[in-house]
Amino acid sequence: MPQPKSFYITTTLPYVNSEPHIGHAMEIVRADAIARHKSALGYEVFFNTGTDEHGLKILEKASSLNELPQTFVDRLVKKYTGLKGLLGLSNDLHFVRTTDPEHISAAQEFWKRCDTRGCIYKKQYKAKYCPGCELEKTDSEIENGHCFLHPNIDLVIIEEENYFFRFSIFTKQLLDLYEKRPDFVLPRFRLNEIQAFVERGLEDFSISRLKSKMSWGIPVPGDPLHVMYVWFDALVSYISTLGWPDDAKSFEKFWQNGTPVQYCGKDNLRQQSAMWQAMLMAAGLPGTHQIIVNGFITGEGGLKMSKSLGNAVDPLDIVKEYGTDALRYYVIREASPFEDSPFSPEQFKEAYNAHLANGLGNLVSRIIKMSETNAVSFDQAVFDKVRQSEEIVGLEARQAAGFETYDLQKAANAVWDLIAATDGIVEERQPFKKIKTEKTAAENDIRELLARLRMIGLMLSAIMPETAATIIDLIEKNKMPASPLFARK
RNA sequence: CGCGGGGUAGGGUAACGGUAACCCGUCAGGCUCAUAACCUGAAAAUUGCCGGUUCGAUUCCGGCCCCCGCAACCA
Repeated sequence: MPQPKSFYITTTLPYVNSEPHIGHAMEIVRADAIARHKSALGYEVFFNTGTDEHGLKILEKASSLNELPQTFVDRLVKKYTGLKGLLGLSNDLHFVRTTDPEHISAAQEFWKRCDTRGCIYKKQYKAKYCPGCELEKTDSEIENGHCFLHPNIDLVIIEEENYFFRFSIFTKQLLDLYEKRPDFVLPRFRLNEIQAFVERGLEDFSISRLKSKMSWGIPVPGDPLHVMYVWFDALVSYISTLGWPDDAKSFEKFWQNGTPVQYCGKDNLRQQSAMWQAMLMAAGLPGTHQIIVNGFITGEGGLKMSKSLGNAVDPLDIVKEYGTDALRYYVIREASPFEDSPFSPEQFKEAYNAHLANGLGNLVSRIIKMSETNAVSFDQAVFDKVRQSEEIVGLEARQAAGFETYDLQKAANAVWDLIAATDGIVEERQPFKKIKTEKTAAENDIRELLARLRMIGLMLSAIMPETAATIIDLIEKNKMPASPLFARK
């Protein structure tokens, strides 16, 4: 028997300085759907998510709450581990925290490898410091040589020694990668974007912070005065979760031979498709196979969700009102696979009523009611025949193509096309009426409808696993559900 | 001239060199198995603006306007 093929997929690790919003939920649910689909195809799947827990913002947030950073992140991480149940994620989900001891030692080992290969060096780093804010400012926060908040206070240039990563020497290698692998980043326009960015030339970037100024980070090996810059450590989590460097077998199976896929938001393009790839090159490790870049779910006024704007949507609120699978449905089929998508509670409700209550839920009710009342049960032979029909073969192919290209909307559309066509069959053949005059023909119709319903269940299993299981179970028991699958709201 | 995306019926999206499709909403009809659900049909868009290429442009090219994201610590 051949070894099962392996597959690796990870989300970006959310930064735990605030609570999860629907954008995080979207990314994790999509990765979960892909993971489930690959599993169903027989792959051995490693599905990873986790939390990014170091850095200045967390340190600041914790100290503003008078908490130790570790206490703070231990508290916040529960919001993220809780997503597993809330979003109906696969049981064998791996969850890595960047404060895990295994991750910390992996990040240090990764640093050492980059260092011994000559890709890390120390240099004077000039920072612009605003005495008014008592903070260092980035160029984007500066206008006319002053920070926005204190236009009358002069910035002070402070110098400190930092470690730098030789990003610039990987320009050619990165461009070669983009050239050779046009599907390395999906969608294509994101590949173009990163390619254009790298073509403009790369600058080495700082990968450490003085511990005396920012203590909440992983110690730099061999230098007690510095901790790692949070991105350097966080990206390593994609392989530390596999047990790298100790577990060579797992690394080989899932990273080297598992076509590792990283899901991320559009704001993470550079870190994942350029910085991390260069870091892997520096450490002498194989690169990522593919990076899938989501758009944003935008809030009120088409703006990016953020706490400061107060337009963040908590997935918990949605799940409480509509259920896990309704949320999964929304982020998979209603939100655009690659572009930004607007969100509003009204819109969610509309989509829920139209496609889950009236569409899927109602179809389940009408078919099961007919089969229960007339005691017609599921027939495997009829199912096999239906599944081989041109219509279903075509729909399954469309769904598979959707999954392959990470266009989950397309994958889900195949199911809703089947739902619509099945509603059409009920209307056209009217077995509920025919049963009085042509019993056998009507019974055959109902068997076919049951087969189609089961097919719908099957095609939903990666997208809405709980609902899929319920549908298959209802067919098995041939009994109307006690309450509607998706009650109208 | 920093980079990228977008501007299509009332709202949300799709398509893509050949008379603009889908969902919600609205209106009319049908059906009664079903969650006032389902099916059929209708009204509704000079595809942001200007110019060019073409027999033909929403689609390709150029310019402009507007919105959004990124600009090395927000999925």
